[in-house]
Amino acid sequence: MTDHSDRRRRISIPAVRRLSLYLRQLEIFQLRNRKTVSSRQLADTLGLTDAQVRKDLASAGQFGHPGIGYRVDELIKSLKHILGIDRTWNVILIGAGNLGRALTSYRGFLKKGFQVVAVFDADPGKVGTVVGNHPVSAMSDMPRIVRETQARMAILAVPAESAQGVADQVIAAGVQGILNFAPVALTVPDELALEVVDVAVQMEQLSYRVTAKRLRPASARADEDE
Amino acid sequence: MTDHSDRRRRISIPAVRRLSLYLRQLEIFQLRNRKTVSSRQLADTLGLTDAQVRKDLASAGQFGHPGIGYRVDELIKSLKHILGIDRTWNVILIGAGNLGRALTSYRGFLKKGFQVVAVFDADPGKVGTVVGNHPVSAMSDMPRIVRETQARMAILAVPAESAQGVADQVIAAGVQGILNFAPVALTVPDELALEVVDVAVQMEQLSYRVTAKRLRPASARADEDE
DNA sequence: GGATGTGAATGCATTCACAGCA
DNA sequence: TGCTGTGAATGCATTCACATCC
Repeated sequence: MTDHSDRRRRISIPAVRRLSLYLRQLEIFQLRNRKTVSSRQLADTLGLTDAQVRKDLASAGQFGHPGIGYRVDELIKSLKHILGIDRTWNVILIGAGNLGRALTSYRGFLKKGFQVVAVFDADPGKVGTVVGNHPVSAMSDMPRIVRETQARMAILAVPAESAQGVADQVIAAGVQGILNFAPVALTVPDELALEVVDVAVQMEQLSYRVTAKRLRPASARADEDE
Repeated sequence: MTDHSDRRRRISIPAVRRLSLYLRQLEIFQLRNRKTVSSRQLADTLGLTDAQVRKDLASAGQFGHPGIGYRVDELIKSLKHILGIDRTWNVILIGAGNLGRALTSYRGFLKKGFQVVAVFDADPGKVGTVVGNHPVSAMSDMPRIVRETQARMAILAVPAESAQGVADQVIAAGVQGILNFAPVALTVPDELALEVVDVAVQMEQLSYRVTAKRLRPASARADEDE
């Protein structure tokens, strides 16, 4: 993997997260027909500092034009390539409950190139029903379907109790990345990419800050704008 | 409210986030009738180091018992108090779309003491329909309903285009914390608590790491286990 | 022995400040 | 002049290592 084709830059983890935010904001600027944007402008809309934006973007490549700023179209293209979303990803979804149904019909996924190609549920009563254009498949069909669709990512929208078992199956089926909505810490192999959403945890964070007016200054709020 | 009784400790932002994870894990241990737990055990299940756990918990108070560990029931109670969830919070939800419907019926909220007390939507066609036991209210009723229910937090499940406008209304109605699901950076006053969920952004993070096998070592994955 | 709490050391991310280029 | 890219400085979070207590 050391080949020189993609000169392997070291982009820090928080920086990669912000690259997604820059991209999101750039697409908004693009919609408004902005041609170029400065680090300062980008920073202001996202609640960051201009130095931060420049550091991040410079760590990902040489995209800026001194005296001009960053060309919107150009930077969008570069960021998409770096994030690996200059293509379509097939994704499977496990859990045909309320959340699962909401996620299959979420337009934002498709707009970003993530396509749900199959839905699974452990409940035999749900297998065969239709969720977001997809017939719900049995868990036992997962290895075959993952192979056929070449899906490399999975979204887990299952109860906490079954999440670890489902994760194990998903990984065994060959998936390399998991977005976990279940409120439980998963044990997964090192080489698997894992992202987590726990809405209850996030409500607790709000509770903490709202309680006793322990509100944080704006400067500290930037990093959570994910 | 309690002035001196709560000596105002300085808990770092990442530490507060992890407190929620400790609590979540402790409740699992409690369900299994564990009476005490060591920093090492807590750390292992969450993919952290034992020193990290001790630092975090010590920064929040003196909860441990040398030679014993932490008493599960005791620590759960303390963490709930610190996070401000030793009570019930009334929450309003804006956006009666797929996601909004899924969230109103999410049991995990109620289990943690967050109760959705009203649902709003800007679409007059949706006003009056029932979503998760609640009749959908018009946006114009928000100030009154927030006052009456004493809701201090809001969940935004609206399209990106309308999110800023909705946020402004929610804030004007007196809400102090917002959980934003819309894929856009909100501009809010410093004193407002803001948490963000952008599932597309998180899929992009998966894409980045799955692409070209740029997978991160396990040690670096801990901080995302939120 | 077993486990916490914590100062000291380390490592990392952010911010500063400025050289350099358009 | 305007704006980027980047070494240097700072600040913060994590890890280490050990004194302390049951």
